[in-house]
Amino acid sequence: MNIGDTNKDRTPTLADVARFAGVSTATVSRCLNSPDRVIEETRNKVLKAVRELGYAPNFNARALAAKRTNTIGAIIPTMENAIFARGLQAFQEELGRNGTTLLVASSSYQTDLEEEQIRTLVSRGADGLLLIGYRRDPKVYEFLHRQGVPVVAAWVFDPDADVPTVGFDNFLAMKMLAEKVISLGHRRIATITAATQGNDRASERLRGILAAMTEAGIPENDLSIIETTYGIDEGGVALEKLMTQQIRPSVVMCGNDVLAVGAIAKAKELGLNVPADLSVTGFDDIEIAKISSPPLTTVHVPHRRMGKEAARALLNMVGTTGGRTKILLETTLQIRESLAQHTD
Amino acid sequence: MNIGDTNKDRTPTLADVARFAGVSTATVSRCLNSPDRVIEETRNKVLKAVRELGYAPNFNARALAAKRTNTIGAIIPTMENAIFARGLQAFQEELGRNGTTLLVASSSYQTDLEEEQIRTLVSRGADGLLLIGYRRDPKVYEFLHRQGVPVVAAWVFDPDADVPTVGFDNFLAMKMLAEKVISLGHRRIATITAATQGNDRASERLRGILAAMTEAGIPENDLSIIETTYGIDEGGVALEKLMTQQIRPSVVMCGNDVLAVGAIAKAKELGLNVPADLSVTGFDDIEIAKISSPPLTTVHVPHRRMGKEAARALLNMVGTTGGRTKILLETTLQIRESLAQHTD
DNA sequence: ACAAGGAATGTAAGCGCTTACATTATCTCT
DNA sequence: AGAGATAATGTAAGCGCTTACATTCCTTGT
Repeated sequence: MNIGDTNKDRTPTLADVARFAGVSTATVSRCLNSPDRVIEETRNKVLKAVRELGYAPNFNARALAAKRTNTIGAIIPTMENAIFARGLQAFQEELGRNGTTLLVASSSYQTDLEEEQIRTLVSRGADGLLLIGYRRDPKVYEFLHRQGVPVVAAWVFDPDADVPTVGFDNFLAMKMLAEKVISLGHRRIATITAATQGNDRASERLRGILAAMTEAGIPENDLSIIETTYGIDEGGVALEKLMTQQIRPSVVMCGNDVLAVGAIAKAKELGLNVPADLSVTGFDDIEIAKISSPPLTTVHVPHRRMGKEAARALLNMVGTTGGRTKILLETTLQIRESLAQHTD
Repeated sequence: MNIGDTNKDRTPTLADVARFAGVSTATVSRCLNSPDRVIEETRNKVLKAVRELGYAPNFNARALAAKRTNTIGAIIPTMENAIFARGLQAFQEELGRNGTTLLVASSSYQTDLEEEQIRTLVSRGADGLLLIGYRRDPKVYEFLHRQGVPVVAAWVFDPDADVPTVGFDNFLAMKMLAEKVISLGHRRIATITAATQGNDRASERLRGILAAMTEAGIPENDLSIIETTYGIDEGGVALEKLMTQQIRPSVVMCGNDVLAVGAIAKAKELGLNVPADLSVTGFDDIEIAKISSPPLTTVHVPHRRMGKEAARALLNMVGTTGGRTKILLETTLQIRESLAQHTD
């Protein structure tokens, strides 16, 4: 297999197409990338050759030569549930409209894994990166900056951040919900949250609850906190733990809808009536919030808009130095039946 | 910016590392790819240079030179719901164990988009591809074969397929469920399914229902069929349509759990008692099946095992010609409360 | 009819890496 | 101690593409 394989069976290259069409490789390249810089007759000849040979350009070679991939990477904490799905979908759609491809990786909420993914995406030549949340090792941003890869942090809003953020105020959003909860007479509050370590969304939300409590004169220590990984089952397990404590909460505020739905399911399993015996709240307002029974009181996040704005911001930054876009989106309380007045 | 920029500011390359460490580029490359082929002293020198310079290899250049990316692509119909999440997670984990990266794309259940994604993934240099379902334009498989990219079709089992399949018998699984349904006295059956056009999983499942009906002496025409896209809301809309028909079904068999959960929610909204007034079944047994109220009777699919086996099959095939693995996994009936005896 | 200018195409130098092959250093055995 | 084998490293030829620059071809104006 050395002499006979002049041309046979190998997947066709740009050069093959050029030879077949009787033009130079430069012309073929131009046909594919800026068709208007080539006269129609030639173009047809080339396109015919492309078809005939079943030619497919080698992306890696192209990226190497052009130093641009038209690809943007996104690293989300998880694909296992729908929290990021809608936002990412919108993100992708907006990129698509600009001829840019999306590369997704998921970090399983692990900092080190995320850093690895960042390196991977960068070395794959991503023209830009979407990250969830802002707080992370400054070295990460340094690295990205050195590599000249623009970043947008989404799902958070931070006017002081070094990179553009597109998101909402997690602290305020949760605080508003907590105020509502407290105004309904609840005093024994518990929360089920994702690990707050290295997760600014989670920790900001937690802060929101505490702030509302403080303002209402409820000691911060009264808040029972359970940290757990995201997941329906995990929400159930956490709730069970909460309900075996000395002082049982009258309301459980969950860090997201997935945990909340799990908590409700478990509560019912334990013979509790939601919301008569126990109120439950969520965060995000994803689809399951509506179909949960009882339907979930939660914070509505404009996922689609966030995804779209993030894409725009990123697209603007490609090839640019820096960029200071900060976009603050509004969240709204979505009151449904899982939260009720508390009466002792 | 022409004379001064000998070295400044550019992101470091292999050659920079080599120069810095005082060795050849080949040695640096070997340090990174097969460390044992290089003596420790040299290796340390090189690794130090790598660290010092903050060197990150250029993936595209590597792929171009090595003709191998250690990357496997997967194209799933949707990321919007959890149907594929668990399987894909397991797939990814197994790949990870082999130092292979996963690239995911989603086709939104559109054939043409899927074909585009296949081309993209191939031209990105994927060493192999995971596809959902087997039935598609033969040209696709021809293309893949010509490019020398191995494929595995998952979520289906087809002993006659030209490519390895790792999955279960959609027909039989649904037929068993339908038999159970019929044995409970149901005669007026309806189904909410994904578009069967170009979707072998959906059409096989539909065939399963019809086969069970025929065997039980129920005319096939009695089956009300609604095709819709996957989604909770869509399931609800479909159910509403079903319940305004002349003859109302006593059971709605849904093509998957997402549709089923949506149907249940809508049924309750319409004042129907599930399962007393209407039974509902799903398919997949994903998390929401359990927490639905009432909990969903469905077909349990061993998603994790499927993902893992698919990864193994694919890994085995990389660099090989063909491969004939066929793996049939068992599904089981997961009986819960959304399905009840029918009494007129 | 011819020069000037622009449009279309060609030439060839990389992009940053891997790897076959050549070279040099090191070890083993008699 | 020296030959021969083996290990470590170096040299340099690509991988398949893009693009600056050179060349050729066609307009257009006078």
